[in-house]
Amino acid sequence: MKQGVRNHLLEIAGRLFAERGYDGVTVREICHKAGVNVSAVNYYFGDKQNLYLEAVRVAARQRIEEVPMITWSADDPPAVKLRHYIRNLLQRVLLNGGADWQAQLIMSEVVKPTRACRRFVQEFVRPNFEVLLRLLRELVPEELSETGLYRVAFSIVGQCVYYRLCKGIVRNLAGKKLPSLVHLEQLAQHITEFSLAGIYTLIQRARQRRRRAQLMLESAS
Amino acid sequence: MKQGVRNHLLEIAGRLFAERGYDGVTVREICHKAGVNVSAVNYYFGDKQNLYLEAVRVAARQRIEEVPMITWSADDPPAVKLRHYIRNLLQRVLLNGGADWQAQLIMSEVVKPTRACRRFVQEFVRPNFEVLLRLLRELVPEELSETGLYRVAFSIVGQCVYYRLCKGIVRNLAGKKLPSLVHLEQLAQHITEFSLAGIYTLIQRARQRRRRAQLMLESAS
DNA sequence: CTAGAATTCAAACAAATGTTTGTTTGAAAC
DNA sequence: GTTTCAAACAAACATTTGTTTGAATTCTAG
Repeated sequence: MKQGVRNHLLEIAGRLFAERGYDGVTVREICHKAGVNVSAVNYYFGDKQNLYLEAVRVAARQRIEEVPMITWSADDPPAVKLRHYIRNLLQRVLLNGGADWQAQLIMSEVVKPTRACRRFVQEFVRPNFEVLLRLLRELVPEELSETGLYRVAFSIVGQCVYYRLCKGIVRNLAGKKLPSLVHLEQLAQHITEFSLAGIYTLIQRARQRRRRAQLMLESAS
Repeated sequence: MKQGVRNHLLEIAGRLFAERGYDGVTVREICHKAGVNVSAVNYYFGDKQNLYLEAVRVAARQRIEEVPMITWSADDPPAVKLRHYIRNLLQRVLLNGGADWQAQLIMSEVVKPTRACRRFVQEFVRPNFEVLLRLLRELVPEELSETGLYRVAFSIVGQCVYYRLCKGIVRNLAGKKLPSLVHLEQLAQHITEFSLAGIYTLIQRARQRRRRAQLMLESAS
């Protein structure tokens, strides 16, 4: 049971794939860096494709294990739930204890899905998104259209994943301010406040529209 | 002056590079699809690397030409300027008349910069970001820290680029709602309202904090 | 201790890939 | 009419790359 090599291979391959993409890495380099023979890839994974797929799987699994989905008590106010959700998402995408490649690899698949693991990634992302939708529905009782709700959800997710997806640009633009900028708690706090404010005004707008429409209707009848 | 071949090569190569990345495309395929001889790449561009770099350059230039930086009159209220800025950014990233590959190619470079055109991309992104910063400073007179300002800026940009970067996921999650979701004007309107609300509450928070701090100071002295 | 399974290894293979070469073509310049 | 030159092409070159093979080595269970 020397699965040590298999795991080591997954780790090294994951790092490299995350850094340079599937085609940017050769089996030879992976094996060399892992200190094993080239044929180890074939022995343990069959071929390169499968090694890649397995690496993504491992990355996702570890990411979920390390930052499990939040479980809130039913009587938490929705606003609190939202803060938890946002911090959770931020943790998953940008707080990675030494294993930066995991989030990176998953994100690469989200941005440009490989045929090999398209379905897998969707099954990884969709549940999280639906939790967010249900949560927002609590915050926004029926005043907002379904489309509006989705836009809000995407606004929130967009703010969070930006720091990961555009890490390079963020680092460059932020300069010395970077460390304080990406401080997890503060960032979560900012995005939550920012988004809650947006949500509340959207509710108000929707209420106004509805009231106005009702007035029109009444005056017409 | 048969620069037709050169341009055609750039167009085809750009499409393919955007779709499958630098290493995912071979010179042979590019030339085959362009209907020219393999050595044309060497003849016109020296090597593959340079062809790629040139393709990115062209993409950026065309993108800028097609959607030039907004010029607003100095006495426009900042909130209006912000809406213009957001619509402009959205147009650049997701409204591309038949040339989807241009925005795609640039975004790939933003997300995972190639050594070849790292500096170039920064010079493409930074000016836009600085326009946004100046604009936000008008909206948020000194109550907000520099770090806070950057966070707001990233929140806005994040919301916009999300629809491009995670296009695949958005399409999948949105389902039939996609067309109405990514309607340019409505989307710009949403992000503007959403962000303005966030900004206003942040200002209030900052004001409250400052007032409280001042009170503490006065009562202490 | 030992037979058999599991693992590792060096070498080799065929296909693919970026690049180069030598030549041809067709029209412009002299 | 001769020379010049950019443009295009087929063929070939030297590597690289994913994969396979078959023997050597290590492990493990009886």
